[in-house]
Amino acid sequence: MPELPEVHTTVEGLKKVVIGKTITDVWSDFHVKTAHGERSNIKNKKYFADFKKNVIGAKIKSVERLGKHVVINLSNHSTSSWQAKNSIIVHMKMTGHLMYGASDPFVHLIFKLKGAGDLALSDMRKFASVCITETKKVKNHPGILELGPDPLKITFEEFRARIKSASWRRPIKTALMDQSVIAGIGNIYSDEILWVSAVHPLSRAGEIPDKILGVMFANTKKILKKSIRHGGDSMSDYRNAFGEKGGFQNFHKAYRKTGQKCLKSKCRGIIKRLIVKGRSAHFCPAHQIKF
DNA sequence: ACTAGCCCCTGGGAGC
DNA sequence: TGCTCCCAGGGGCTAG
Repeated sequence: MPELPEVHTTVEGLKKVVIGKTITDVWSDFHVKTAHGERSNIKNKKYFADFKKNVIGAKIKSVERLGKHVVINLSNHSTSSWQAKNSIIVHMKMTGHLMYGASDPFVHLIFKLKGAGDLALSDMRKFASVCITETKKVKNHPGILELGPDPLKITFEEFRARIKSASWRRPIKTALMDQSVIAGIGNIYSDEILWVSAVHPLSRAGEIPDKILGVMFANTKKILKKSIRHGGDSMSDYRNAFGEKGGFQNFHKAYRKTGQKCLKSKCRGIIKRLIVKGRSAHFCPAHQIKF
């Protein structure tokens, strides 16, 4: 599922091929029921009609990542210059991925680009959300306004303060996955970070010693960067901007390894699974310490 | 201030 | 082979 490394990989790929391209048409069959609070996206027919109007004729100026969101900044032609105006905000949720010049049976949104390939959104389970807003309002957009800082840019002091201030008693896995604490970590990376750091997912965030938090901080950056180097994680449906799989699924130590022997050297544990805040947590009860 | 539980969705795996 | 049932989960929401 697209978390920080996957969204990063997608954005870096898109940067190479879509910047400067003009959108000539948009197609979508993404008109399904929308969950509560998700009505303001292209799954709503009326919203899509407005979206289409705003997007056709615009030029892609830049692509960036904010947490797990892909932000595509557009510019519109004015008499004097190309000016940024609107931004498309995509959250790929579970099975979504943006692809350039590639397709698969689950494409539900296509941007036709002038003199170039199509930019398509594939999403088997249709959880993705696509919105448009004025570029200057992106930072205040629901879902982005609440985002905490980026774990790749944060300092240890900030990391420590945010993890501890979230809630004294809340499970560390919950804090790591809370996008308002730190933006970009989901189920795969929280499991992997905690396994490597030897911290039990149910440890109370406020009780983890600073020394251990320091280890977690270093491992967070290390693991996210390692996944980026391998093009993200394709255990599920993730594909990069060119429809290719990433490789980080080959390095999992805990995620979806329930019942398997712990891979830590000399550890004799068996990976267990439990539910934390409605998500499955995979961990080794033998070496991951509960604080 | 928090959590449990439900909702959106559908391919894939297990069991028969 | 093909049916049914269950599972995967990000995040928004409500109820407790």
